Amino acid sequence: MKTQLGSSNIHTLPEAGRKERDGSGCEACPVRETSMCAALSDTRLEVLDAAASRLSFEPDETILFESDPADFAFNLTEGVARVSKMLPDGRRQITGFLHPGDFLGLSYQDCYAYSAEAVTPVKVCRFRKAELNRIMRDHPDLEHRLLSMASNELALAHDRMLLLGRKSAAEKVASFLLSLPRKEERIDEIDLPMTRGDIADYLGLTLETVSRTLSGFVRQQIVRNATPRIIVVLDMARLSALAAGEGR
Amino acid sequence: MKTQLGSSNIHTLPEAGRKERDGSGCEACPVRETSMCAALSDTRLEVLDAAASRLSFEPDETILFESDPADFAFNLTEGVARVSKMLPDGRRQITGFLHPGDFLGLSYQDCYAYSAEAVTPVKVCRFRKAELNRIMRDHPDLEHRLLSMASNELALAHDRMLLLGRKSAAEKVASFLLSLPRKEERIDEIDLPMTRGDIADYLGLTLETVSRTLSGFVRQQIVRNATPRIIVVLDMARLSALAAGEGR
DNA sequence: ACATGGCTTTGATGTGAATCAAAGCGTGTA
DNA sequence: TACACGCTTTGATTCACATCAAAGCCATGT
Repeated sequence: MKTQLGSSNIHTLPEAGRKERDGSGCEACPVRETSMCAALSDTRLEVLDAAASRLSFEPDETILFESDPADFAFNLTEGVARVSKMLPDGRRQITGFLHPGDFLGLSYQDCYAYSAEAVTPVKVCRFRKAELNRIMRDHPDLEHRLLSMASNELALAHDRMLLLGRKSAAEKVASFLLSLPRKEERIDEIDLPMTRGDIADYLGLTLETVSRTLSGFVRQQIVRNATPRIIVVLDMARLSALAAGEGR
Repeated sequence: MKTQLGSSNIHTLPEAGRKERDGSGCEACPVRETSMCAALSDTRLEVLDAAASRLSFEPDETILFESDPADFAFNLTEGVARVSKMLPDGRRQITGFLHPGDFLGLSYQDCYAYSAEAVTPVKVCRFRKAELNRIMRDHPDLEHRLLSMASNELALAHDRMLLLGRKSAAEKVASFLLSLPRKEERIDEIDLPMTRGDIADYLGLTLETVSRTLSGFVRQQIVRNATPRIIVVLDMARLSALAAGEGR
């Protein structure tokens, strides 16, 4: 809302995200099996490996900026990022939170149609689009993988439209909580690395409504607040029903 | 809302859309240059041609139904269709209106995640997914084309999220009017083949609000009503500003 | 220990759009 | 010509969520 124009370009210059050369190839990559890279065998992966720059971003740093030339695509390997679009008067819609393995920057337009910023410390693999396209031509498996990832994203986007257009505040918050990745060991613990304001801009609400709705869930014993950032689910059935729109 | 479960299956059986065999191959297809088919040369197109069934649907007939097995993909060649998702209690979100050249049914899931119905009389090319996948393997250009179409759709989906989450009723209706295809000869005439209820379910509003908002535009001389179905734009600048969120 | 600043929670009030209700308006049909 | 049915428009009222405002609650640094 303030960093919109002034500081946009510096963030997308190569210097912004600090480069890392610490032996971080694809072998030990945490998203080797879940990102687009899963389409390629170890030997073929070397081509991608050679094309990738590894970058890091601190919280709130801009990874890419709406209306900047769309020269790069990214693969998120660590951390959480938010993708957002703005209206001229500053209203913001977060169109997605990215987690490790997610792809960013697909699009055949000249300029990015959205911005992306780090929520937590983030690491990415960055590719020049031109190069990525060349690699795809040689490796149709990769293109196939990206198409299937894109079609999954499209399905999620449709779910999000249903949420934004037709769900109540409580249903939105419940859906959001359940959409976040959880650790298998602690399947009832939900980590909210983003602020209430971020959540609000994702759900088409205000931060006060998000906070009040969460307080309501606590009062109804649906969840418990370990800290403002960690939510523990107490009544998964009720939460799921709410998310599905079977609440009231 | 009523036809939801009962009549779902019959609509997706081959009989539902009447088959047409009237010499309608790809040569004279109105969307030859705009749909996914544009990726293939005339000679290579024969493979697609052979794999396609041509079907017709009357207004309100179901083209495909949420939760039915996703065996087919479609290419819309004529008419307008709506794609929608429902909540268990009947609330509906229309996630898109399809126009000639649009592709329907991309997705690597077992079941459709949404329904699609004809708004006007519709013609489609229907493909078995398995067959389409085989053709894509032989013709990477086709897969590339689909990826680029999917990424465009994804960009539109993000715009729609901004609209649903952050725009006012007036801004939503203005955006909607300008998103509809117009004829070059009559660039200020907008055809609304769908009902106010459909528009409302697309914009996350009620039909009364849509109607009132349009009446407001008429009162402000932004548009004129030729018929309830045909809207004439009188002040394009004002309408565009509203759509962009520079309204008030 | 104590300020500082950012985030979150809670409270009081306001409002845009939803809901409830009733006319208009056209088109097709008897 | 008249009736009926489906869609649209308009009006009165309500309500869910936004807005405005003020504490609370940690962290962090001094």
